[in-house]
Amino acid sequence: MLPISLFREKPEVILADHDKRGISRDSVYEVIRLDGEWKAALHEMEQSRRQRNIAAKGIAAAKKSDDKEESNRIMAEVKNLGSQISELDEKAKSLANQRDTLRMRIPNILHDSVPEGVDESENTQHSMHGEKPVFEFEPKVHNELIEQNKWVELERAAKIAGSRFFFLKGDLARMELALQTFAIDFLGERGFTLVQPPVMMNREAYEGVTDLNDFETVMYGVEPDKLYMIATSEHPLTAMFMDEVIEPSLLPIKMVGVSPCFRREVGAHGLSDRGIWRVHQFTKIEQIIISHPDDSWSHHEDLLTNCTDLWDALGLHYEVVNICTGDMGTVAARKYDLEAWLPGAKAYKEIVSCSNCTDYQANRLRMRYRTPDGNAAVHTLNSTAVATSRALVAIIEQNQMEDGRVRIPEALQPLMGGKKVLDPCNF
RNA sequence: GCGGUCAUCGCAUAGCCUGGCCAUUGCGCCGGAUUGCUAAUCCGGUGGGUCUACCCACGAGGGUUCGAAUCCCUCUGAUCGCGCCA
Repeated sequence: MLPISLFREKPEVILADHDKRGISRDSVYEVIRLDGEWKAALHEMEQSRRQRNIAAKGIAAAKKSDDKEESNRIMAEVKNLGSQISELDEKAKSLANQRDTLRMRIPNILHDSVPEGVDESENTQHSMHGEKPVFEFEPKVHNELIEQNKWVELERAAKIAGSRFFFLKGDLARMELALQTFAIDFLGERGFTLVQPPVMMNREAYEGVTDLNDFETVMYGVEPDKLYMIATSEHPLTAMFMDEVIEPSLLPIKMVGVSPCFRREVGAHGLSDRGIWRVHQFTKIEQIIISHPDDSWSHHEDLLTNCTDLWDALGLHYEVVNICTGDMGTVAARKYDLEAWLPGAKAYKEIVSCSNCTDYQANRLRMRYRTPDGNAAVHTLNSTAVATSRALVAIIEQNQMEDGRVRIPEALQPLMGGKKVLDPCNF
């Protein structure tokens, strides 16, 4: 959420951002209009309250000097001031509410470096890593490989839970755990503290971290408790500091989160989404930084470096893309994606998303740090380290052998008892 | 689940019983002054708002009242005891 002061003092910044994104300016003007009306209503109410306070003091003084007449006179005078105040208060609250409901939907201000573009086809390449693997046979797509090796059970999972859920079995399940350990250790060495979060959150905290449309399309609601299953550990780890004033000496706070992630994936269909590429539940290791505003852009680069170093260590070929204005979501000010080469699918596809959300989430969550001139919003950053289901897909497609078995990346071998190749599952 | 106690926006606290002027004090932090050697002492600041005045804020939301941190109700969270489970 953008601070209301920005609408009052520099609306041109927001308007220019809307133009860059190619979205209508109307709601910005509407927020400004509602804010003006709210100010007027608030002022009116404050005047009534002031009258009441003066009267109350008069009564107190009169009672002290035992002047019954005077106190009764004032009491009669302000008898219905109370109902007037609550009316005006309700009006002001309703206006503030309308203003902020609208303001919650206004996206973050993009960083100047974000390339202009209409949709994901206009994202620009940032860098290319590793070498495209060459095969002396026709490489298979991952859903063929997992089926042939019996590493994944989609139909049995559908029977007990629904489509897009899966059982992970045998060596592939073991490699999933190795990936988790590898990523956690890797980031631990770079100063990130491991945190395991709750996997459900209440509505208020959740509204602080996500695009509001996600409540319809992404999150599972848990009834009757009015909770939501987390779509990523970014959400609980960021919201963790809701309503807090953080001592500047504690910044930056660097965490590596590990959790299952739950996504409804409403409207997602298609041949390219078969297998375990797009599923309702997967495990993700996530980097989170809560930072001083002055440092967030350098931390953003650090997060990307951590990702590229980690994925380089796994020996995979991928590219980094710079997300353009039209493809950026509501919350991030700047975003890099890592897209791994899938030789079976013959495409680069998203495996990592690395964002600087600046003060957008912090404003919603009232997460501040202490400064000499009062409290100011912190910046929040997040980046995937490894989403295991997608990492597995990239690994098995890039490391597949002619017989359908898969070489284990060297970095993971020590975590799998020295094993070098994933063997098929026996049932 | 049941019952008791509690909740003061950096942390910790007073005020509540018995409603009324200014929400107290300590620590921490920031700024300044002064003396000077790993620091001490003194002064000021340190919740929010259309920020000298004024209004709001004592977990959240309601109620009583001319007036609520204070009295009443509901909710949330913490904590202790009992129950239940491991």
